[in-house]
Amino acid sequence: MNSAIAPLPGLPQNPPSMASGRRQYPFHLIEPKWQQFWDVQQTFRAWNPGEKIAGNHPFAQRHGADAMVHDRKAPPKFYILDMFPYPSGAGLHVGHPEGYTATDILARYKRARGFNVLHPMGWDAFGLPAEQYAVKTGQQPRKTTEQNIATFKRQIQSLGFSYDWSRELATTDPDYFKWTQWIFLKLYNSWFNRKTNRAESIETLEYPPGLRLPFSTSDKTELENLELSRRTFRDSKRLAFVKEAPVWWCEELGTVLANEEVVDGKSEVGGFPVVRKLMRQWMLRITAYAEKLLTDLETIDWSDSLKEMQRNWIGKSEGAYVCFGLDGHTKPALEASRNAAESDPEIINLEEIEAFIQSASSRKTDSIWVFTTRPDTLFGATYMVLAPEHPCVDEITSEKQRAVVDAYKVEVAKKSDLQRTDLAKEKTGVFTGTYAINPVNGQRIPIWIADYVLASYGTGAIMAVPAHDSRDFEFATKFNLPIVQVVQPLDPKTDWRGFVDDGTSVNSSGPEISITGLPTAEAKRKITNWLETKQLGKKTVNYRLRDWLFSRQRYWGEPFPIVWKKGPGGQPPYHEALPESALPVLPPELTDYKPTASGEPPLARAKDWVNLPDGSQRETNTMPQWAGSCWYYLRYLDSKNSATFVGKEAANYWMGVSPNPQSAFGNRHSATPGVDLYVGGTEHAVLHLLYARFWHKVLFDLGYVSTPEPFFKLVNQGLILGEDGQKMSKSRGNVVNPDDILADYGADAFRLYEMFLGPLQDTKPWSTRNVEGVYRFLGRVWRLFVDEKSETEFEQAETAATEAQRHRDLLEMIKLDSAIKEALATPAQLKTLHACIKKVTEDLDALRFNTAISALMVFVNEAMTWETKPVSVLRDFLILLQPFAPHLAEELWSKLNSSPDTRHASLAYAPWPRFDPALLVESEMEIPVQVNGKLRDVIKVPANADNAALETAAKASEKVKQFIAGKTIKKVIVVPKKLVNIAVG
RNA sequence: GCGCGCGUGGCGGAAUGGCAGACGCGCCAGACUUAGGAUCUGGUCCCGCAAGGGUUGGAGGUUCAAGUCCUCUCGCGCGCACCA
Repeated sequence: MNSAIAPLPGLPQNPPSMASGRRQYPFHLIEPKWQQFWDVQQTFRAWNPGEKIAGNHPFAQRHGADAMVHDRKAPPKFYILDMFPYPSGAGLHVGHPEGYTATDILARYKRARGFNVLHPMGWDAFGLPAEQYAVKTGQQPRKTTEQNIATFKRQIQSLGFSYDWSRELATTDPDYFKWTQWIFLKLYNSWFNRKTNRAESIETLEYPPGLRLPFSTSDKTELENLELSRRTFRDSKRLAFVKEAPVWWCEELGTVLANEEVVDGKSEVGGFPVVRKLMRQWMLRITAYAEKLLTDLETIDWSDSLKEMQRNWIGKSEGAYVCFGLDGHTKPALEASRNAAESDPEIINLEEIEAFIQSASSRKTDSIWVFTTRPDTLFGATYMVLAPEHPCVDEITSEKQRAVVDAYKVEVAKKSDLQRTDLAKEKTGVFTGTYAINPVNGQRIPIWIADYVLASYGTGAIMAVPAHDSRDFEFATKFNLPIVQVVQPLDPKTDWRGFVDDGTSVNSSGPEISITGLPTAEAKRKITNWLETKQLGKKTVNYRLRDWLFSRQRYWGEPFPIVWKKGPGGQPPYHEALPESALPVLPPELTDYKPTASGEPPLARAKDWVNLPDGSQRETNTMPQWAGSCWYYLRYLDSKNSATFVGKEAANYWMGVSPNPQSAFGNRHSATPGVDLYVGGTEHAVLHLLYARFWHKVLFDLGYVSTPEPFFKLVNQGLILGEDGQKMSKSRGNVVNPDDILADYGADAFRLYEMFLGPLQDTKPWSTRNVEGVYRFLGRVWRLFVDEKSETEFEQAETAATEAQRHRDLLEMIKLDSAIKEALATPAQLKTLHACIKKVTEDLDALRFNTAISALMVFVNEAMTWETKPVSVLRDFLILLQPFAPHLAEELWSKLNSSPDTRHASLAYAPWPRFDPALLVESEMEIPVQVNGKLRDVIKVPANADNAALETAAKASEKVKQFIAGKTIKKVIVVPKKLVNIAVG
């Protein structure tokens, strides 16, 4: 299936195995044997609350068959999750198993530590490639997807991961996306109540006075109009809503894309150009959760850089809206403020301002609103700039300037977004011919338009303060606009021109308000208060985050559970949710997966499917790929539940219950709230991870889940580069195929190598040669346990054996090394073992897999020299080895357990050995001695030597004496049991 | 430009402020071998015969003691980027 590194014709292929000489150990028999064993025995099944466990299951043998029936006895849970893969046609990549191996090691470790471990796997299977393949070949996307899943599953299973496959899911299964659609209905039927600060059922929405029931009229047309207004109002408040808005359209992909899917003016997938287009689309109101998404980052254990990426994406900035009256309009007024008295001033007024700003195009302009984070610099505003697309531009442009302005607008419209945001380019812009009045000092300032002001942020207009904003400074310098200092830097030597930091306000006194002399923070406060009193401004918070564009013009995605009804009396069609009983809404069968000739989504081709008997029509857009991945971690908890998306009991057990539902902190000291460990790539920082948090918070508000955050601890694995240090790609020809590594070295070596490469989070280059290092280590482990002669006989027998005979019977020929005995371990052996237990345990707790493996190597190097190998020591070692190299560990474990009933018991649930510090204590210790910080000697002293004894012994050292002879000892530092440093002068 | 992270042998990488270079790769020598690209043993930062000296991108600083902490600087990676 994987054609990534297919050999060129005419070149010799690598031999299928043993590429580098004799096989270190028979992994080719051991690995399939144990993979089959785990599968048949369901060794890694995770148990839900209330489940009775088969008595012969190793979990029952450790924790009791009724452990999950009685809550009190239930072992602590540990939910360890991988970002599930998109099963592409290219098959598994060496990057996938990096994270999967890390989580598998942790899962096995936690099982040994007595946790009830949930470690599931599934498929994020909707997506473009299968659909594009369908367009080309006509093969159904479902079929392509199933084939790809089969390949991925085979590859993943060949690595011996301890997934609970009974919980496997695919986002493309109707049993799964039924619930994706169901969650969409919840979003559709909810609104965000700013007063309670959470999502609520749409039923709690209060209508404006004129739209409340019952209606007082009985006139049909009037009733229809009232109904329409009521519906329009309600629909505008839903968390899932339809909006005509400028969206990113990608011609190449034939669909619209979310902001998060557009990078540098190109589609994230494929790198195709995107253009702005006005279209009617489904949106999800993620902006309502901007503040929670931001502040709740504090409650979760993610890397700073990842949190920073989310913070940047949410882009909160605090400031104020300020109203600038146009010259000639004597009293610039906030029309909306007329209603202010009867509204909640904190909330409604701001909404009205926003509505007012948005409706700017539909009324006579008398004022322009700007957003600024620096209201304290208002006295330095010497001109204004509107985005060329600002709705007021045409109206305010003077006749004299109209030609210039129109020409500029045309010029800007021709530029691609990439060109527009190119920082290197020089600022451009033109004067509109109109002036505004600065509300603080009555000054007449020119209004310009320029493309350095973005229509999509704030109000699409700015007050320009060239003295204290680098962009305005650049612009003002180019166009000779006045630059007035209003902030004095704290350090008088600093030039105030272009000074953008906090300082002290100067030259900031007007007829009604003065902030001169105030430090920046105070100045902001004072002037904002004044603006609010005068109804010329409003303190506000702005977010860069936009609502989530949620519809795609695709075939291979979840259809919306929505129909469009004909509006009464010539009114436009309106949307309505399908009942839950209509779920899942299956996509129609098609033979042609292209969009229709009129540019409608492919689903529109299925006329029988679209047109319903009552004359209404189905929505033909589909959901984006991110929909399915927004909640899959919840479905794993209860993947077979047909009554609900996840059972309450299962959700509460696996996700944990917050005692204080508003704060994850309250839960810190009990169970971890949410997924205990989530591992995946950093490419999902602002897509999947933001969307999933959003959905989770909605589900939390609506009472369906018990924690406010889904993923408590998250770790990003680093990228694995090609051997040449470049990112792996087909075009470079440096892609490593896991199947090849597996064939040559086996799964255990592959797992070990991926972890030995370096710290999990780091970017690191692949090196097939280094795989041999860990492979040899596993060979040494093998030889530590097995009798050489029996192995030689085994190899001869294997060569002679038929394919059918090459099974576990042959492995039975291999005998234990005769040095392995039921003997008492010596103190030195115990010390070696316990140093290893300590290091491996600590390293696993800190996800330091590479150094844990080196500790295992140190143990083996030492143990190879032992004349007698005590079984007890080797058993503990195998438990330590098991998470890393499970197949080999199981095989050797079964050889150690010679009695017939323990012979075939898995060691997956064998209790992790306890580290005993007493066993590390020696009778003597080696203490480095420094003179002036330089190492001069290492002395041997009794283990119980106190500081005074250390000092005496250090001074007695011949080597040390040479360096202190004839000098004055100024100071002696003794670090207890560690080091002596003698300072001499 | 802003933010975050990182600079250690030939290479991947180890080092709670306390013996720099664990472990592995590679390389060198030896053993066993018909042979080995298998395995085992020893060696392997630099200068020096040695004693000793030097060494964690560079320059300062704090400390009895700095790869580790602080300041500046250079280089690399990632993220954001005209966000008012």
